[in-house]
Amino acid sequence: MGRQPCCDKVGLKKGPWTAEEDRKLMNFILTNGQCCWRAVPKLAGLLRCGKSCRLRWTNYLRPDLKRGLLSDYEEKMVIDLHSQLGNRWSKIASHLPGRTDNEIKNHWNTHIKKKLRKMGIDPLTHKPLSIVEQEDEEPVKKLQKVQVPLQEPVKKTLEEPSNTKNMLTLEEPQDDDQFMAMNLDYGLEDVPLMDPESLELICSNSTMSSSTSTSSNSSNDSSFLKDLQFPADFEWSDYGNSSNNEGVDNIIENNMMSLWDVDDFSSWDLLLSSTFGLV
DNA sequence: AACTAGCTCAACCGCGAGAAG
DNA sequence: CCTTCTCGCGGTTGAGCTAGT
Repeated sequence: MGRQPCCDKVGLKKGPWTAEEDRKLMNFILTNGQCCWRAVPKLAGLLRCGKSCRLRWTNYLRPDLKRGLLSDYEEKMVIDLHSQLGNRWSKIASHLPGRTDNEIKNHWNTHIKKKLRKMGIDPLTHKPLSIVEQEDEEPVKKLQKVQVPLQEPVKKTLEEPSNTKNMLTLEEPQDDDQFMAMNLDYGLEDVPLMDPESLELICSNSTMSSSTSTSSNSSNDSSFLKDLQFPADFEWSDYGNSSNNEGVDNIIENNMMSLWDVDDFSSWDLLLSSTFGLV
């Protein structure tokens, strides 16, 4: 007969987390690792539901998280990925180490959207606004779907190879307007994205510097992290390759913090040309 | 100084997919 | 095979902050 409900919502605390709750959750995960979220609040002595604990951990407490504003380079990555994936924030986040889907989603809605509109680009379609407006005025043209086999190199970069979806679906217009016509309709597994090795290569070839915005903007609420001592048997299997007994600062610094702080992309030209074909 | 409007982002909500019983 | 649950995701909300008047 199924399982027990994840949490009976009676008597559970909601709203902002206190430093004490953070400490309890952090200590519990660091000691026991991530297991069954349903059991976490009970075992950690928290009056929260498992879902809330998971969210707090993934969006705020995880030691590999980068804090602060997204760098220019990260922003460009987000835009590029969004043009291919749409609002699949978790997929986008998986290509930006140390960033969460929530963070990227918020940044998109509050910063990038405006920025793109200001530049005359529709954040939804990634097309120039003038064209989007034209499209809105014209009656919607029916698009006819055709299937095109993926090129080999593209297939190799697929993040989650699928047996059934090795085809890119193109929407072919019924008129002659090439630009408006080509509307790539990627399947979730079909997007040709960089693999981690390629990303590493890019990072290692780029000028690395620790950005002031990412490394020093940590929230005061999480300052206790710096005092946390990691248990001797704790393994960072999911968060990097650091050896045991390292403090939070070292782990974050050695593995993640500066990975994406690439300062040598000062203009948007590269992005514009690669993503939108502009400039 | 007081009020208001706009902005930011942490947290919640509801849903779907897949797993478990 | 069906029901129930867990997990993860994307959309939305609202408290707190800031800038403008």
